[in-house]
Amino acid sequence: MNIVFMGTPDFAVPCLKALIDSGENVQAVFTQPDKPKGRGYKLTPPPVKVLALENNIPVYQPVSLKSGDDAEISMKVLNELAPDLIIVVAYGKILPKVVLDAPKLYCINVHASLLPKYRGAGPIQWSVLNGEKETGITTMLMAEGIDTGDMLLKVSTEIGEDETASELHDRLSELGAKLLLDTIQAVKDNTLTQQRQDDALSSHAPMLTKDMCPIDFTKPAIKVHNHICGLSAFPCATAMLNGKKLKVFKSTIAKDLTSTEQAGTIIDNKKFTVVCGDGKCISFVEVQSEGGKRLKAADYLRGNKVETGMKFDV
RNA sequence: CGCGGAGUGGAGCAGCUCGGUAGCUCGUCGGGCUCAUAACCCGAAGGUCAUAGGUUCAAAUCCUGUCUCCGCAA
Repeated sequence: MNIVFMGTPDFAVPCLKALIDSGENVQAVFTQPDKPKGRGYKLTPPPVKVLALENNIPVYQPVSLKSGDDAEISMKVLNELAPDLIIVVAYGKILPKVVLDAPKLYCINVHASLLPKYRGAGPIQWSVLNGEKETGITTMLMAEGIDTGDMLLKVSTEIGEDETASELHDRLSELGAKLLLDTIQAVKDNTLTQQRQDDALSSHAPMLTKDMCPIDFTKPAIKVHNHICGLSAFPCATAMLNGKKLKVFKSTIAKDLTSTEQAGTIIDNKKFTVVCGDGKCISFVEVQSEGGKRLKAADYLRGNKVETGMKFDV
């Protein structure tokens, strides 16, 4: 089939790769413009662009699809290509109706949640943050609202106890690629069914921001744990120790361990165990100090003097 | 040229301000103790101190260039 792909970050890469590998004719890729990122503001191309160029697929990076020269050029391209499908995976822009109507058949989106829950830009992080036991992928026909279109196929997966958003992200991106191929197969077989979303059950999952980073040790251990997992690896939970910021990437609940020490107190400097608000404890598994590398807790503790009884700021 | 930190045996760090013996916590290997152990004791191996120059009688340490990694900010 003739397909135009729209996507930007790592999450979209497996989907595009699956389309290419399955022999679909990817006519063009739309992705966000290169942005200055990282140290020195190096201009960095989005991951999807890199993959597209490796496969000699034309790449378009309009600043806007709604108005301006870029929008006009984009529409001209879309009308000339006349794709059967437009596939959208984490593109990062809202598509105007003219774009949604451009393909001969459908405009299909791959979304990383079990809709109608967790509509929006941060479904993976929020499902971990809220301690969900299960999440998944939904494919849907795109509508004008944010992630409100009719649902096509779904696949669910369990969230592991200590699984981080970043680990879940990688699993879901692979699952998404598979479900995308299934969805396209259903289009070909003409077996596609559409199901409306029940707006009453919907919830919104906005992008995470940096002001959510500091860990609140006065909360129950399970909340602290979910917070760390949900924010890993970006923007990443942080804790202040001796005036220095420590990023916490992974943690685990210390089962059957309780303490009457004040919240934020380190009660085991071999396992990096910290007391939380409900007296239960969590152990940090992977941390990173300012200017340092990401380390296993044991490696960090070897070189940085952390004594039992020290407290994190709460 | 956005701001800043860092590269030291296999791992994580100290030493650099005030140049002159390579240090700490672990790991590895050998031995000992113990009913036993991730415990304890003794011993050993392992480093051109990122790299290229410069200053000096002498540089991990001071100066300059280069490479790599990281934090902030976007």
